[in-house]
Amino acid sequence: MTSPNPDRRSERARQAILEAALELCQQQSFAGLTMEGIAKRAGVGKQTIYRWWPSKAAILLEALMERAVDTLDFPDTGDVVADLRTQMTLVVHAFNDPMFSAYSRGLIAAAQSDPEIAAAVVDTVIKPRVDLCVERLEKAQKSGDLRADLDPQDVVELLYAPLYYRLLLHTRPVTEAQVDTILQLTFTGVAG
Amino acid sequence: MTSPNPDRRSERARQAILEAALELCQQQSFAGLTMEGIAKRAGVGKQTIYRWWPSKAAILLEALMERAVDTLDFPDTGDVVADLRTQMTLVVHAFNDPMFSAYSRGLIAAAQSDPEIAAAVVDTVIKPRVDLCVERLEKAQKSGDLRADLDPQDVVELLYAPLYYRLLLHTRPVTEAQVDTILQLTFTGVAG
Amino acid sequence: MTSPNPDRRSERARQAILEAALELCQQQSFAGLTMEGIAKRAGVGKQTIYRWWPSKAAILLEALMERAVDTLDFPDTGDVVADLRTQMTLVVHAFNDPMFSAYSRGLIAAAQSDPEIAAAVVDTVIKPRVDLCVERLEKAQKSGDLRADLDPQDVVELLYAPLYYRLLLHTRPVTEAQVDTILQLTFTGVAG
Amino acid sequence: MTSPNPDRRSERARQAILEAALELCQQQSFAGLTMEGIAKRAGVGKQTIYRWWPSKAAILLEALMERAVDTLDFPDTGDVVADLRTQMTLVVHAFNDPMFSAYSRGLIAAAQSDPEIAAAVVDTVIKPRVDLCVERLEKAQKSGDLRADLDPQDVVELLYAPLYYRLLLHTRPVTEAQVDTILQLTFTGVAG
DNA sequence: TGATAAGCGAGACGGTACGTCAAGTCTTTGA
DNA sequence: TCAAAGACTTGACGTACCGTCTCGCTTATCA
Repeated sequence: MTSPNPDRRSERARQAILEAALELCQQQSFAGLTMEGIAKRAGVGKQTIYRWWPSKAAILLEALMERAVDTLDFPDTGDVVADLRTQMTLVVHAFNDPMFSAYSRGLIAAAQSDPEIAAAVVDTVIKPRVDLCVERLEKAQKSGDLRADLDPQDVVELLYAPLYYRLLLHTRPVTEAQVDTILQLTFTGVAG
Repeated sequence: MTSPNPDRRSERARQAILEAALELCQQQSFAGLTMEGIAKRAGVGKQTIYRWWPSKAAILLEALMERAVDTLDFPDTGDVVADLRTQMTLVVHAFNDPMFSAYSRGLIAAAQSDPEIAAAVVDTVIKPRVDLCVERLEKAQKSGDLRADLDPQDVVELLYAPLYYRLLLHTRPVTEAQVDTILQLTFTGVAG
Repeated sequence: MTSPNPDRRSERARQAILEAALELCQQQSFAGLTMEGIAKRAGVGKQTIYRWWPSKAAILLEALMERAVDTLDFPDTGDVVADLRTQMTLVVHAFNDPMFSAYSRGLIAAAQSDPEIAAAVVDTVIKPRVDLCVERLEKAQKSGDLRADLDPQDVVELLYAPLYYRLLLHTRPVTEAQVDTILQLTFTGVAG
Repeated sequence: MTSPNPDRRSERARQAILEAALELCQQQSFAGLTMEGIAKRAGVGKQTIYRWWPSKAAILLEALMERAVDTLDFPDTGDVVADLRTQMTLVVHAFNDPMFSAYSRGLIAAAQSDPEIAAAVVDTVIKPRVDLCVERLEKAQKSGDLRADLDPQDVVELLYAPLYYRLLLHTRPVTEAQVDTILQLTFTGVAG
C-alpha cells in the first residue's frame, strides 16, 4: 500500500477544502455538511478529500485549529479568580458566537459516534487549554490562593463543565453571569 | 390537513418500533440507527414510523422514557451530601452502562443539530430530574446544610455538569471517585 | 368465503365512484389515476371500491359503458359506403375527443398487461360495435354492394384498424379524410 | 446544468441494464418491470439507470433496438404481393413470439401515457419500417403493380394496421392466414 | 530536458438510506 | 351489518451522499 506523499500535496486544495468546510458548516450546520458539498464548493475532487482526511469532522477540526490559534495563553495578574474570570469569559463569548458554537457542538456530536474524532478533539482542543489552566492553578496553589491538597484537573473540570453543560444541553444560555456564579460557588463552597 | 388519529393507532406497532429502536441502537450505536432498519426489525412499514415520529431521535427518546421511569425519586436521609452522593452514583452507573451511555450520547449528539430534540430531551429527561434535586437542595437550605443565598439550580449544574463533561468529552472515565471529588470540592470550596 | 351481497350494495357509492373515476381520468390521464384518488374524490372507503371492482380499469370500463350507450346503431340508407362513412366519422370524432381518447387509450394500455381487462374491453366495447357493422355488411352482401365471397369480420377489421392504428401509434392524426381514403382504397382495391 | 458525460459511460453497466430489462420483461411482463428490479438484476446502482434513461420504457426500447436490427430490408422479387406477404409474415411471427409480443405491447401501452415514448417508438421502430415498405410500394407503382394515384403511406397503414389491431385488442390471433386475407381484400377491393 | 509518476479536477460507479406514494388488507366506528 | 374512514404492511419511487474507481491533465522530480 502506498500512502500519499505529503510533499506533493497541493496547499491550494487543502486551503480551499478547509475554507469550504467552514463556510458550509456556517450555512447549514454540521449535520448538513457533506463531503460532496465540500468538494463542490472547494472546486476539488472528492478523492482529494478522502486522500487526506478520514471524515468531515476531521476536516472541520483541522480548519478550526488552523484558524483559531488565538486565546491560547492564560493571563497571570496575580489574582487567580480574576484570571479565571477573564479566560472563562472568552469561552463564554466563543460559545455565544453562532459560528464557533455550531462548529463546537457539531464536533462534539460527531465525537459521540467516532472515537477517533473524540480523541482528536480532546488532544488538540481540550487538553492544551486544560493544561494551561492547570498551570495557572498550580501557581495559585503555590501562592496560597488555591487549596494545595487538591488536583487542579478536578478544579478545571468543576469550573468549565457547567459552560459545556449549558452549551450542549441547551437548558439555559451561557452567560458572563454564569461565570461569576461558578467562581463564587466554587471558591467559597456551598456548605451552609 | 388531516393529521393521524391517535385513537386508531396500533399499540402493537408502537411497541415493536420502540423495542426495535432500542435493540438496534445497542448493536450499532445511535449513528448507525436507520429508519429503514427500525422498520425492518419491527416488522412495520416505514410510513407508520413517519406518521408518528419526526426523527429517529424522537423514537429513541420515547423508548427511553417509557422504559426508564425508574429512579425518579430523590432520597432524603437528612444528610444532603450523602443523598447527593447516592443519587449521583446512580447517574455514574447509568453513564457506565454501555447501553444507556450509547442512548444518552446519541440523543445529546442529535440534539446539537435538531432544536426539537434538544427541547424534548431537556423537558422530558433533564428538567424533571433537576427539579427533584432542586427540591432536595431547598430542604437542605432550610435545614442549614446549604447556603441559603444561592440558587439551587446553579448548584445542581455545578454538581452534575462534570459528569456530563466526562461522558461527552471522553477526557476521563465517569467514576464514583469523581462524585466524591465533586462533592468535596463543591461543599468545601477550593479557595486556599 | 363470503362474497358481497349485491342487493345491499349502495347505489350512491357506486355512482360516486364511477363519476370520480371519469373526472380524475380527464384531469390526470389514465396512468395518473389511483384507487386512493378515486376513493377520496368519491368520499368512499377504499374497501368499498375493492369489494366491487378488481382494478381501476374495470371501474373506468363500467363508467364508460354506463354513460356511453349512445351511437350503438348503424345507419342503413341503402348506400353501404355512405353508411360506413357516417359511422366511421363518429369514431373519428370520438377518437378526437380528448376525454374519450384518454379513456380509450388508457383502457387499451391496461389491457396489455391484464387479460381480464382485455376480454372485458373486447366483449363490452368492441364486439357489440363490430357485430352491428357485420350485420350492415351482410345486408350489403345480399344487395350486391359488397363481394359475397368474403368474411364481413375481415372487412370490418380492414376498415377500422387504421383508425386504431393512428390512435395508438400516434403516427398521424385520425381525421375524416382518413375515412375517405380507407373507404376508397378498400372498396376499389389498390391493384394497378 | 451538467448532463452526464457519455465518454465516461460504462459500457458494461449499459449492457447489463439492457440485458436485465429484457430478461425481467420476459418473466414478469412490462407492467411488472421496475427500475429497482432492473438495477438489482443488473448489479447496478439505480442512479446509473436514472442517469442515462428517463423511464423503463426507454430502456426497453433501446434494448430492442440494439438487439433487433434484423429484418430491416424489404425483399424485391418483382412480385409486390409476394414481397408484402413475405415481410408481413415476418411481422406475424414477431407478434406471435411471446417475448417480442410482450415487449411491443408493453411499449405501446407505455406510449399511451408518455408522449416521449410514443415519439421514440414511432421514430425508431415504426417509421423506418414504414419507409422501407413505402419504397417498395413506389417501385410497384412505377411497375404498374399498384395504382399510381394513391399515397403509399395509406396503403402501408391499410396493410399493417389489422395486424396491430389484433395484437393490441386481442380479438383474434395474428396469423399468416390473416396476411393472405388482408392482401387479397386490399388488392382486389371489397366492392361487389 | 524529456519521461514518468504523483496529485489533481472531475465525475461515473455500486450501494444504502432517505422520505413519499400508492397498493391492497385489516380494524374501528357510526348509521 | 355494511360502509366510511383510515391505519396498517409492503414495496417501488426518484434523490442525495457515501466511499471507490478511473479518466485525462498538470506539475515537479530525476535519469
